[in-house]
Amino acid sequence: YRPQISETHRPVTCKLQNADLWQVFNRHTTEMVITKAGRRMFPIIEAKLEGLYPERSYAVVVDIVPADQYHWKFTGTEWRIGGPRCEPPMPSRLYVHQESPSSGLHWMQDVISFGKLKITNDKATAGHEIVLDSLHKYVVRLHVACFHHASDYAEVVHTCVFNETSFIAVTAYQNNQMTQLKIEHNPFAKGFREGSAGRPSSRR
Amino acid sequence: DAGNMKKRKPRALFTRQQVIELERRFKAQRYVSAPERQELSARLKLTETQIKIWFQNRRYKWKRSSMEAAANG
DNA sequence: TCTCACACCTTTGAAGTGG
DNA sequence: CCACTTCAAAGGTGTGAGA
Repeated sequence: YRPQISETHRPVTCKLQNADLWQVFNRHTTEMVITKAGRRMFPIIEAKLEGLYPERSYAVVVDIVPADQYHWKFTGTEWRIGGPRCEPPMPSRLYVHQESPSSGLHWMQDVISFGKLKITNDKATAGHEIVLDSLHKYVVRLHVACFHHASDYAEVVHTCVFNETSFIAVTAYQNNQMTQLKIEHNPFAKGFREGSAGRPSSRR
Repeated sequence: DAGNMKKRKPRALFTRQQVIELERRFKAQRYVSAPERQELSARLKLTETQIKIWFQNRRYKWKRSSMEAAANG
């Protein structure tokens, strides 16, 4: 494979499609629940890619890396640094999007959704969940890898960090505002919204 | 009790491997010919009608998701 | 801090019906 | 073939108890 001159003038760009929603959560310090069985993230990671070669084959991959060197604690009103990280973090497991490999055209023509990605605190899991440490802060990265001509090997062509997605992994929600945001926006939590049957809402 | 028997649709999902094979085929081509359908039927242990309906449903699902994507953005 | 069973929801998807 | 529907199973929510 020999890159052609035109390829160097074609920048790959990647944007977080639902950045508005992520920013709403980020404003209150996003928390993500991790369980032994694996838990989906909410908000979902939704990305839009541009600048790929329509006919070539790519894989789209996500990993979740530490956002800092600390562990965090909730004081009852806000998140604060609790101290330095005790153990060096495990390198993040790679989550390969289920439609990989696909053509550049396929990836570019609509939003790429990572709705089935799961995160866990079970370091011994054999599944495809990404393993995280509770009470540590992480950020989501997306990688685009291009397959070389009929080879099984792919070269990473682009990496981007979604700063809005930074979150603290928790085993149970700490900030009640965060809980309310999840309930308000996640369809699966509809049963806990005001006026729903399951919710013991304030009665007069 | 015995006279109240309603026909319950027993939901039988295809196995993981069956779906993986069907999806792989769909990714390559959205329509499957009669001979190809026979081959899949034998390999995946599904009836030819099930293969046919699966591709029909899968096409509709694909069309629907791309139409919803066009409605947004 | 963490885990687990609930109740309560949604989504899923093969099969049904008609065109 | 397509268009839509049917309708339980599968499975994702936060809860609140109990470690």
